[in-house]
Amino acid sequence: MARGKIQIKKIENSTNRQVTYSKRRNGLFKKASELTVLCDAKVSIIMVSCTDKLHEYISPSITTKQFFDQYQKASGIDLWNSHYEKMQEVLRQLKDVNKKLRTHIRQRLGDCLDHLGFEELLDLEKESQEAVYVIRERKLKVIGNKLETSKKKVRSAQDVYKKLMHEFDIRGEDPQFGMIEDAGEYETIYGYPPHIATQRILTLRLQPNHPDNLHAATASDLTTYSLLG
Amino acid sequence: MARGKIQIKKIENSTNRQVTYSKRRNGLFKKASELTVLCDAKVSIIMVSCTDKLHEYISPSITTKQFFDQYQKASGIDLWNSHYEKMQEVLRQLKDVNKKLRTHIRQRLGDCLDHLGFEELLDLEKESQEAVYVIRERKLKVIGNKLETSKKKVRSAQDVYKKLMHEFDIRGEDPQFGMIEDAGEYETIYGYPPHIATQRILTLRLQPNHPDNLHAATASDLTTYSLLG
DNA sequence: AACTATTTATAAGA
DNA sequence: TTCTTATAAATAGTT
Repeated sequence: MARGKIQIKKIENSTNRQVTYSKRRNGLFKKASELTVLCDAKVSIIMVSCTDKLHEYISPSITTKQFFDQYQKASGIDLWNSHYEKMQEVLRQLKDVNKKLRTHIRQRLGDCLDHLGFEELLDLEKESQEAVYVIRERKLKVIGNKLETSKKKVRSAQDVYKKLMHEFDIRGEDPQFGMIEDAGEYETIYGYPPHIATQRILTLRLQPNHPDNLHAATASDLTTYSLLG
Repeated sequence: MARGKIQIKKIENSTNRQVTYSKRRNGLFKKASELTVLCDAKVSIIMVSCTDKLHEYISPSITTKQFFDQYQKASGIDLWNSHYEKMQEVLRQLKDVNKKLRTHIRQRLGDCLDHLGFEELLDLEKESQEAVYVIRERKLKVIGNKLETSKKKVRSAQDVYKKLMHEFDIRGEDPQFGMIEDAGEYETIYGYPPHIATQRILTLRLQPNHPDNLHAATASDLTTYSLLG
């Protein structure tokens, strides 16, 4: 536009392009600010150069966010609305599904049965009863497992006890201790019931008895560690 | 900038302002498009006039939405994210609730019981069994209602029958007909079983017997209408 | 970045 | 609104 007309097409020389970009950008921003003042308008210019640098002009008295909101409101143009509406649709559907699920649950709990037909009622009863059976079966299985575990624990505790008794017998052969017929004496001597007192003596030779919820075994462990530690 | 320099301040004459806005807007957009081409840049201009009209220039090869996305990314300024994230949070919560409801239902159906504790299992069994009772009760009530309805229908049909018989007795006193001991003759005469044949004769005096699902009553109605019509 | 010959934009009037 | 046109402003090419 000066010193010769130019064609409006991409400037191939990179430096030239950069310079022109800078000059014209300033020109554009100046025009925008003049327009803002002269016509009491609001202008937002956002530019991204081919080197991905971002420049912005925004009329004073407004933020880009405000501008954006206003733009949306005035234009009704689909900016984030496409996203937004999709989300709202998904939201609506989810709420719907949710409601149905709740109704379903309520019906299974025995509420809101009034609007069910006879056939539906029959099906629901059948399903629910079957569910009860399944649950009961599972419960019995769990009880069975608990029993099995308990048995093992008892057996394991018995084993420990037997070992202890065996050790005790060996000690009993030691003339230093002599044979003790009445376990009650230990209670007096050590201040513990006989079987725990026994453990306190003997666990020095035994490995801790891992991991177990039975009270006796736990007591044994604790005692063991306090002695070994 | 022509025919005299102007001060850059708000144009007070409304018409002038409008005209200048229009002219300069075109100028700005033209400059923007030249910049787009010359420098391979991307430009977005959004303008709002003092009369709240909105105009927009956007470089080809990009949408305003993409522009705002890019702007947001580059500037770190939150344009619509606050909205967006709120919705996503709601969405997440809904999905979560949904999932829990589904699990709930599955457990009530007897699936996925493996991770339930013993106490939970007991509660579930109890609840489910109670639900079955409620459902069964409801079912029985519905059956009861059906029975009651049926009874009424039967009773109503019987009433109709009695009335018919009564009418028949009156007719029987009429010498024109004479007493008929063997109902079988009617069958021969009219081609209908006796009670329906009787109805065909007598419904001329009876109101139609509304509305009823029993077969006899229905047949009666149909017959009535065909005779009356 | 500064200069400046030219082109472009545009204010005012029609 | 659009056209015209005198003039202000912008800017391409140069330094």
